[in-house]
Amino acid sequence: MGGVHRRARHGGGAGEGGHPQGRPGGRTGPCLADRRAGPGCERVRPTRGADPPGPPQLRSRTDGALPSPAMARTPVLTPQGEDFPRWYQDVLTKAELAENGPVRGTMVIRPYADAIWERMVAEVDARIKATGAENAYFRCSSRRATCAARPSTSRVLPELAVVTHAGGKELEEPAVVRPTSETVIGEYMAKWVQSYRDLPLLLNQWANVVRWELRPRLFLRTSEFLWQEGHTAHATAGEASAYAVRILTEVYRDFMVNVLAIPVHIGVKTAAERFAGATNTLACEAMMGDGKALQMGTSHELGQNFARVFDIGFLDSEGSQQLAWTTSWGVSTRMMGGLIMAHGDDSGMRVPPRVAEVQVVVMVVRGDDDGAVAAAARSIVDELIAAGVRTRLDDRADAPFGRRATDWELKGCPCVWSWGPAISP
RNA sequence: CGGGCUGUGGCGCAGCUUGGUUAGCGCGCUUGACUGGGGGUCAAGAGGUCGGGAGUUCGAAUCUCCCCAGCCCGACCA
Repeated sequence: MGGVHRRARHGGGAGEGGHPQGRPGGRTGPCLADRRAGPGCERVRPTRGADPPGPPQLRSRTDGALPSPAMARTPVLTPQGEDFPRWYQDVLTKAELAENGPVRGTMVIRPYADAIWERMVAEVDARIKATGAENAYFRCSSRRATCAARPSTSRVLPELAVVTHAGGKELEEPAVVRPTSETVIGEYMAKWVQSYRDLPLLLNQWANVVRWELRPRLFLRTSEFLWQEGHTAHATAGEASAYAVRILTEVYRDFMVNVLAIPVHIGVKTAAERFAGATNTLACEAMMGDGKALQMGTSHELGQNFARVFDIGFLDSEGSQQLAWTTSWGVSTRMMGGLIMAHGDDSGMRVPPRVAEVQVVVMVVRGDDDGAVAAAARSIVDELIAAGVRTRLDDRADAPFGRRATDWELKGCPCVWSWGPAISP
């Protein structure tokens, strides 16, 4: 019985369990590169011109058939159709992506996943800047009084983390660790916006935020996570609305579709689902491997609600005082969870080439006496790197081939290229 | 905040009902050999205050009480 509990430990929380749904069609291609080709990854086949120098008998595995197609592959992960939440947890662990921290709901992002996250950040950041927004950084704590001033709610929010002690004594006024920064940035917007000439004010910040979620799940809902939050102020409702839509389509959807290779649906949240204080909330929803949708990013029109509370006002060209119209929008490390669940299958994660830290792995299948195979493999690695392909050589001689092949498959490397001495038919 | 349950090497577990030699097993880890075309085989090893405290007892992982932490269901969820 203990086992049952243990197994379920990281399993799906409410609304996230079950719905077994197998994925159609296994990979049956005879070619390793094809078989692990991820989303948006074209088949990589060596051509004549790409043939590395070396003895003529050397052959890429991608050109031949596996010697034993019927070879049984022992499952490494819990199959998705059996228990999707557990499959997810298995992938996180075995692909060395992330693990739980000692404090409830906290997360440690391991290097392989962090490298992917960094590339996601770079892609999103470039798109944000292309809309004219600038990056800034604001403090991570705010005064409780400020937080309480938040529109539309004055109740105690249980997900807030509050700092009560610092400097060796109890604070007179406890500090709230930001769950989002509308209130903090609102104060500065009020100072920085005086004239219609100061608008639009387009700010973005990359930061961590803390929300003491009751049902944490790695990447999808953690107590602390990394994200980007944009905050803008505009002169008119129309401008604000248009900008919120622009962010959602030109930044978020474009990134998700063209970089992450995840189709998204843009939806409008109902009044009940809206961000508190928003007049309209738009979201990118993506379909996961278990047939459920995941909210991958949101963009809010805040009307004049926040401007009213924080007094973000300006003089227009006619000389009369006006209230600004604001927006806020964000995407987070949740996208990593979405990436895993949208593309992953029973063999592991699958990383789109544009965010893959390792795009191609050249595996030396087996050692050879004269070192010709290893030399040829190194040569092709050099060639690929010179061509701008992020390539890694896997020549670990002390690990069995199967172990290494499975490792890379779990990690979802877009292309695995195996090299070894030619074998007679 | 209600209801249920669990804490034993890095991870996952057995042992507890009925107290009794040196607390076991799988995975992982270390070393060596044989291997190597999808988590290979064999051998030898390292690693544990049994969540914490108190109590009962000749003797506690095991029984009793208190505390702590975590998990599941519900509620909640920017």
